[in-house]
Amino acid sequence: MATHQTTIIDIARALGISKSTVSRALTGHPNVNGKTRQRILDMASQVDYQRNQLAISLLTNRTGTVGIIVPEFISYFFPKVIIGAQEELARLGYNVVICHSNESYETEVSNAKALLASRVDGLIVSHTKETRNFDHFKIFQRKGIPVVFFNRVCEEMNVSNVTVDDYNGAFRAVEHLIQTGRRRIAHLAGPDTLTNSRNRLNGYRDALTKYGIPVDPELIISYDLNLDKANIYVNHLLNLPNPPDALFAINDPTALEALSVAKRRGIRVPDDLALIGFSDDPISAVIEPGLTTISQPVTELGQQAAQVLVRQLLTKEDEFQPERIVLPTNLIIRGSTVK
Amino acid sequence: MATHQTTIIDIARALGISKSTVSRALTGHPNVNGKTRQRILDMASQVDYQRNQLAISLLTNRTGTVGIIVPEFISYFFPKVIIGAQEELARLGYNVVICHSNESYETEVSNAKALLASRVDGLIVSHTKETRNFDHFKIFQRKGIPVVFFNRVCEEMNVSNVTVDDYNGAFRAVEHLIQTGRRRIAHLAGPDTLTNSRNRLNGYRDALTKYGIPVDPELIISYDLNLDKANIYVNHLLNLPNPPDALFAINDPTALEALSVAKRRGIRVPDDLALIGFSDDPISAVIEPGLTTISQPVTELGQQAAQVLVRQLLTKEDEFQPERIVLPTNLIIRGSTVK
DNA sequence: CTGTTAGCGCCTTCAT
DNA sequence: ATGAAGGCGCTAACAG
Repeated sequence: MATHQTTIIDIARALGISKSTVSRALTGHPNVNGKTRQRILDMASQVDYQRNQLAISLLTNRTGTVGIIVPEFISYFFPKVIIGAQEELARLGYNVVICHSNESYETEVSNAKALLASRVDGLIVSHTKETRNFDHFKIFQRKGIPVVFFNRVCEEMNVSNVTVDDYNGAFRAVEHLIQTGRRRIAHLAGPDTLTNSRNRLNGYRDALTKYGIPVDPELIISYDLNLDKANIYVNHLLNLPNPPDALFAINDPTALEALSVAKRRGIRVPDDLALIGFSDDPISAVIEPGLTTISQPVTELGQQAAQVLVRQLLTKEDEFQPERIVLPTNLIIRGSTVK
Repeated sequence: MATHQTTIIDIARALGISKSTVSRALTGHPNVNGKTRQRILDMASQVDYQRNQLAISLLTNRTGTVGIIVPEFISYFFPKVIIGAQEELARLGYNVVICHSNESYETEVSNAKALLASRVDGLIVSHTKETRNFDHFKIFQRKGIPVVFFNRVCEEMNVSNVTVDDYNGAFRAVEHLIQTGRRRIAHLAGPDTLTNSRNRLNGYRDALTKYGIPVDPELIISYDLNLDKANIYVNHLLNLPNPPDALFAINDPTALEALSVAKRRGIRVPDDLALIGFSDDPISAVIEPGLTTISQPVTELGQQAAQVLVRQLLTKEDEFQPERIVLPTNLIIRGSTVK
């Protein structure tokens, strides 16, 4: 199917004037005769004229478009971040192109290349759990295209990033478990490729240490976030000779999986096993018992990422200072930890 | 921040050859000396050369990009459709730009204009609940840019669309209620701007009629899908002198809202009130009691929309025949209708 | 106030 | 096998 798009030349010809005048009228340049301008605008709307953004971007070397790469968007988290970022960017006059890496490093690299080819002005990204090599993002930096990481950040690049306080959230989660009488607290952690997994693990460790509870490596399992296999690890923990009386899971879906394993095994929650997640998934509020969790300001995460990026877009390259924004988390206590 | 992108001219100059040769080497044209080609490719990767898609699109009048407009993407539904469409389109060599109209007619119009300006090759769309005027989509048609509607379709345009069998799903939902002994079956419907709302309402009506149950207008409420207000309508129904013994809700979130109202009022589900939703939201499977609902092949919806669009992209304009694809729905029986 | 000209980066004839 | 020239649609000097 071929498309027939009207150009300013078509309009100019139809009106017997030059394309410059048409261009001026259409862009709101003051130096155009009132009547001429009206004739041009009328004709433009009559033929559904729509400026060719490709030509303008080619000329101005600026697309007004920001790319966003996320590893998934089935869970409520990334969609909400995207909406936050998008609303902010729209307000500031930017368009958004969303890419979905599907937790695949290869797809992420190809997303990055495509965004580079389409000449986005900036990039907001949360990388995949497979990503260990960040060369595809470093190209952006080298070309002077601002990159902002969120949620899962890249520590080896000197870029801005926006996160929540994963360390403190985990610390308070574990502290809450200790204060409600738990002593053998297990942690089902995420892969150590992810900064937020590492920070949550550190928060877990430090909370135990603060209260004089030894860190038992047997109670820490790191897994790849493949939810289908979470039950294996939960069962493994529950089968230990000296099983845990509490489990802090890397995220809510994992904790919910643990809850379902416990139910199946007839283990009472919270009596025999306390459960706590991270992220406050909508399901956590409606399930029985409710899941205690750490909530994070999701929409704000997106807004902040957008703002940081735009700030950088408006900064001269040699004045660039990376920003590190950390948003607060909040402990939400529900029935999975206390009666 | 200004970006310095390498061009084929930079490469040509550095190698002391013409840009034509560089272009040929980079696009895989056969008529290039093997050694020259290698030197060019080496240099290109050394300087992180990335072809400027804007220039190519301007030249070829083809962007290889498809726009998708959805009214929201918090619920699991639209993200899953998008993923289905995106995977299919990626497989076929197309990029995707996702726009979020946020159920606002105005935003939708501006999304459409932006996609037109960025010269997308095609459009996949589910319109907002406010949309009554489809002029912004008709422009695409007039310019020969294929449009495919899904989920919420436009009946006044001669375009392809992909939907699920809303009528039959609703019919079977109500039939199930009747067969389990219910007689006063209410319907909390969606706005009549949406084709799927209207089709579900028709399915509801026809099922009642088939079983000789009079359609009582008092039991049909149409609402704007603003979840915050769903409880008002549920309460209104439950306060009727002759209240319903079953409620068929336009979608799962609405049914879950009704469930929570029932719990608050001490109404037993399913004993006093049977509840049934539409869409099989993940929450419906985990809540107590489980929500009976109609499931739909969400990912396939996206895949089909993508396939229909690409088929049309490869068709000559005068041979275009709109396709109407209807995917099957499935009744999922859970505790909200039977013990 | 309006027209002419140049050029953004690339591909594609048309020559050589 | 390579180079030169033209043009996609547009904006921005530069002239008048």
